[in-house]
Amino acid sequence: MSARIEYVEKLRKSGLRPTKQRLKICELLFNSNKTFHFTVNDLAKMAENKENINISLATIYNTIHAFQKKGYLKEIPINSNQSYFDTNTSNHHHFFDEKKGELIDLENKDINPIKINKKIPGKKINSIEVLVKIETEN
Amino acid sequence: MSARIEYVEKLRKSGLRPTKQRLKICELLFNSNKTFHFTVNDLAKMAENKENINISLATIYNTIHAFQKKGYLKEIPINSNQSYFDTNTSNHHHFFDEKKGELIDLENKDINPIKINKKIPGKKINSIEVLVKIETEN
DNA sequence: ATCCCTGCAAACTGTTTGCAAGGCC
DNA sequence: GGCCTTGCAAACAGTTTGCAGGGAT
Repeated sequence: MSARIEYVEKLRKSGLRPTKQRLKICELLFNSNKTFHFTVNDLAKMAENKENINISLATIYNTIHAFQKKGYLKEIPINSNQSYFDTNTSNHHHFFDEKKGELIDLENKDINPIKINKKIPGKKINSIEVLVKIETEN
Repeated sequence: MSARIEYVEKLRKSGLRPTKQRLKICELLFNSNKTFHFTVNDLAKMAENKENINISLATIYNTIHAFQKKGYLKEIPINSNQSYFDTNTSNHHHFFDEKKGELIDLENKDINPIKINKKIPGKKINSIEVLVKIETEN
C-alpha cells in the first residue's frame, strides 16, 4: 500500500511526468503487496471500472512499455495472441493454463537449478525462461 | 530426401488429400535430413521462390495447422509477434536471439533434467518448455 | 513557454474466416 | 458427382503510430 506521493517520486525519478493517467496505472498495478499477471486488456478494464478517469489504450500501452523499460514490470514470454505482464519482477517462472489463459507463479525454490551445457559461440545468455503448460485434470 | 510418393502416403494416412500445394509444402519442410525452424512468412517466401505454383497464405496456414495437429510440426512457444514452427518434433528446447529472430535447438542432452517441486491442485503438466534468450557478445 | 503526454482514429501485422471456383477420389 | 481444398478478399485482434489539443514544469 503505497501512497500517491510515492508514485509521484517513482515516476519523477524515472524521468516520467506524474500525470493523472500514470498515477492511476501505478495504483492499479502496485497498490497491493501481492504481485499479479495481466494483459493490456485486463488493465484497460480495471481502469474503466475505477470511476474517475478513462485512460485510452494508446496511453496504457505507452505507460506499460515505459514501466517495463524501467524494470517495474516484466513481460512474460508466452506465445499467446496477447502479451502478458507481471508485476513480480524477480527471477521466477510460470505455469500456464492455455485453455483458461491463466498464469501461476513458479518460484525459483520450486524448481531445480537449470544448467545449460552448451555454449553458442559469440552469444551470451540473457535469460532462461521456463514455461510449464498445464491443464485441468480429467 | 523422401520421394514424392512418400508424401502422398503420409498425407493419405493422415486423411489429408495429397494436393499440389500440400505436396509442395511437404517438400519444402521435409526434403532435408536437417530439421529447421520457420515462420509462416518464411514458408510463404520459400514457396514463392520455387518456380512452379503459388500457394496462398490461407492455404499455408491451413496446411501448417493440419500438420501440427498430426504431429508433423511443433509450434515453438516464443512471445514474438509471429508464430515459429519446428520440423523437429522431438522433445527439446531452444535458444532464441531476439534481435535476430533466430532460433537454435537446445537438445535434451545439453540441459539437466528439470524437476518441478510444486503441484497445482487439479492440474496436470502437459509440457515444460525452456527458452534461453541470448544475444551477441559485445 | 516549453516540451511531454494524452486521446482519438487510422494504420499495421499476423492470423482467421466466408464463400465461390477448382481438384481429388 | 460429392466432398474436400484452394484462393482471394474481407474481417479480425492486438498493437503501434500521427497528430492536434492539453497538461506538467
